[in-house]
Amino acid sequence: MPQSVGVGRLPVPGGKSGCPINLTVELLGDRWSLVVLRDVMFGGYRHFRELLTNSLEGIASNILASRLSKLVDAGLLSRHEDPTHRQKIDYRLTEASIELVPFMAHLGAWGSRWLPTSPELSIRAELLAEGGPEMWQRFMDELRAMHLEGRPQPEDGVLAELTRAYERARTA
Amino acid sequence: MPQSVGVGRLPVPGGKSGCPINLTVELLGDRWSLVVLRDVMFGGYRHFRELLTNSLEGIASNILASRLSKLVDAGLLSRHEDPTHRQKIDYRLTEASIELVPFMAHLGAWGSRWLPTSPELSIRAELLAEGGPEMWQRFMDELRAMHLEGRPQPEDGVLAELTRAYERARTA
DNA sequence: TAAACCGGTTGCAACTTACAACCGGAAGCC
DNA sequence: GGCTTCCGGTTGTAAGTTGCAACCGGTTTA
Repeated sequence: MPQSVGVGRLPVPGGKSGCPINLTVELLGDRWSLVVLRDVMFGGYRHFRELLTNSLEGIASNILASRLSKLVDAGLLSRHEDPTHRQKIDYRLTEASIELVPFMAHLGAWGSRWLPTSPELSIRAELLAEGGPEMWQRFMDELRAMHLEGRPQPEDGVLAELTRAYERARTA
Repeated sequence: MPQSVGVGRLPVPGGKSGCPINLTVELLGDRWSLVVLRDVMFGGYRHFRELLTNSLEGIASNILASRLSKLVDAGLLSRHEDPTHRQKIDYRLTEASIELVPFMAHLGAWGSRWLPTSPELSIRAELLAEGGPEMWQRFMDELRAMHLEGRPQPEDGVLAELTRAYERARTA
């Protein structure tokens, strides 16, 4: 067990004020933290190189490294050894970051509604928004199975559905 | 009419990718934008000095000025003359920023759950989270009346309820 | 007519971001 | 064995952003 999360609170430094919005912004309010979490959550990427080379926005390697270690320190990602390669590190979501799913859904829904998004990249956000809290719960349970219990991604799950919709739109 | 929002999309520069999460992060993912919107939305502050001197986190005046003009340019705030003082500027929410309410609710709920928040500052977030989508809609309608139509704050509304709960906790 | 208030601006130091090149160790392949 | 590729990063450097404090000209108030 790499970190004790899921029970108490996250080990973050106390900020400028104890306001929940302010503290969350202090933790996640930068150019890359949420984008990295998005790629782990929706892209299924768990390794450094995977995140680096599949980054749509072209994150730099030093920024990725600093964000990963910050997110690990904060308890939003956990580091695990990968049995296939001694140097490979498996970054997994924690209960705290899995519970960001409804937040990500709203973020995506608002962005799709108000910002000049590209159609193929909006599809997952729109499906997730339409699915509502019931779908978010299913997705969170799926992420718990994959990231907390180490199970493989189910073929008939929410993630597979979102990915298929994205692939369909991308190749069209 | 200072800006045409509520119908189309926001006039923001195209970003590194058309992903809705990325574009939203590019727009709001910094240390202060959401905190300023929070103060306008929940604090009821609409003037520069008011936002500056009541800022819990102590925002600097140059940062506040740059954020306000960025939010106005992006269509998340609108500028209005104040009849009581020729130099006074009334910053109001737009339809786009009012629709951030569910997002703010999740943000606050997540922060209250996972971060070391102070009790009196968490109360509004917790009430808003408990209230659910029905309360968010009522709050958004209230904000529309106040910020889009210029009506006074209702005494029996969501905002008054949240503010009373906060004052009660603060003085306790 | 002096004091307080209005939305900012300016100058400067410290910190953060972005880009590109590079690193030592581990695995795969012949 | 020995070459190549892959692994998670680090380093150097330039450009941009943030934070702080002092200050500004115009407006309203007492």
